[in-house]
This record gives sequence, C-alpha cells and structure tokens, in this order.
Amino acid sequence: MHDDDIANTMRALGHPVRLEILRILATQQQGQCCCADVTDSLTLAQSTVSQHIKVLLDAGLIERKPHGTRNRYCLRHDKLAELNSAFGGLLKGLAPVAANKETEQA
Amino acid sequence: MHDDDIANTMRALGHPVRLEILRILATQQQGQCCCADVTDSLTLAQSTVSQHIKVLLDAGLIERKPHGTRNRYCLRHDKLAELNSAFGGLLKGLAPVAANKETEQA
DNA sequence: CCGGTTGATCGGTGAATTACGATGGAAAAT
DNA sequence: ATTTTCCATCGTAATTCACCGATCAACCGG
Repeated sequence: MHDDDIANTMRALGHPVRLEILRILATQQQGQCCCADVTDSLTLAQSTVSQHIKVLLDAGLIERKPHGTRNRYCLRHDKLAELNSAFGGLLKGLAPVAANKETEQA
Repeated sequence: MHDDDIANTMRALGHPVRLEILRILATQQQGQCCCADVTDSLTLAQSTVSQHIKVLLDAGLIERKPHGTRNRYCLRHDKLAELNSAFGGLLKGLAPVAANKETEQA
C-alpha cells in the first residue's frame, strides 16, 4: 500500500458520516444492510447517503451485492485488515528512530 | 476520542503530502526539523508547505517549538499513540459481531 | 402490463481544500 | 541599524466536497 492509497483510504474515513455508515454496516448482520436502512438512521437525504456509500465503495472499504430491488452492502474485512496493517506500518515508520534501532530484529 | 475527532485526524492524514511531511519529521532527529527542510524536499511552495503543517498542527499530530529564526517541528508521539488506539478501537468495533465477546456492554 | 419501491446518478449550490505568489514581522548576522 | 533569513499569514484562483432535489433504470407485486 502506497502513500497515495493510504491517504485515499484515510480521506474516505475522514468524515463522521462515513464512519457511522461503517458502524451501521457492522451492526447489521452481513447481507441485511441495504441503502434505505442506512438512510433512515442518518437524517440525510438518500442521495447524500448514496454518495457517501460510493466513496466507501471506491476506497474498497465496502462491497455492493445487487440483490433484486435492494442492494446489499457489507464491510470488506479483508480491506480493513489490510488497512490496519498499513496503518500500523505507517505509525511504526513514524516511531522515534532511537526506539527502533535496537529492537529491529524481526 | 469521538467520531468527529477521529474523522478529523483521519482527514489530516488524508493527503499524501502530509503523510510525507510526517515521515520527514520522523527521519530528522527531533528538534532539527524546520519548515525550510521540509519545503525543499517537497517541490512545493513554502506557503503551501506551511499550510499543510498548519493542518497537522491543528489536528494535534505535530508540535511547533519556536526557536530563534527557525521554527522546529516534531511529531507528537502521544497523539500518535492515542490515534493508534482510537483506530484500533474503530476497527474492533467494525469486526464481525460473531468475533466480539458478549461482554461488550461495559 | 402497470404502479410501487429501491437506489444510483445528474445538476446545482455553497463551503472547504489545495495550490500559488506576495506581504510582513521577528530574530540573526553583518 | 541595516540587511538577510525564515516562515506564518493573507489574498486569490481552481478544484473538490457535502448536501440537496429530481430523475430514471431495474425489479417486484398485482
């Protein structure tokens, strides 16, 4: 994961509504989460929610599964894990050099 | 750390130049990092760099120490750690419900 | 078919972001 | 004291973002 990708993902996470959407998706069991559900727990217009969803989609953080008249969304836990490790790597890279140099072996 | 704070910090991290600035600050030993150093390893105008620095400053990710004619910047490792735990908590909250213990009620 | 529902996408508006050069003020060097 | 260096800030243009209402394709139930 490169800087640009990380920054991109971070920006996708950089909005409280989008964080909330992720949480909503997490609380529903996978497969039950359609756009309408998200919309009416969010006091935002449907188009706005759809747009936020698109951002998360583009960032690869969630997945769309068309299912008849409703679309289902769910978290992409693989991406989340990837992001987690990338984020860990980022923070590790920012750690003080003095702390790294002795405990550097594997 | 609330959603808004997390989102705010994430947005601060949501730009490759700012990630790069953090990395630059990390590689210099603490206290040696003035704005000019950052600027000329970045092919951006000084004012632009200063603005990015301000964003990081406002997010609390870095610290300014005026020092004569030069300002010194350094990472705020405490904030970074805080962010790390907040991020971990976020991801944990997004983990599949099945993986969460039932002792979730606090 | 026809009407109802879902939800992505389009068009528009106002605010925020990103970039730049220019300005100004404060310390350091002369 | 004058000049030089550093750099935060201002002003500004271009771009993107967040939000909305409206629209339209697709699907399902009659």
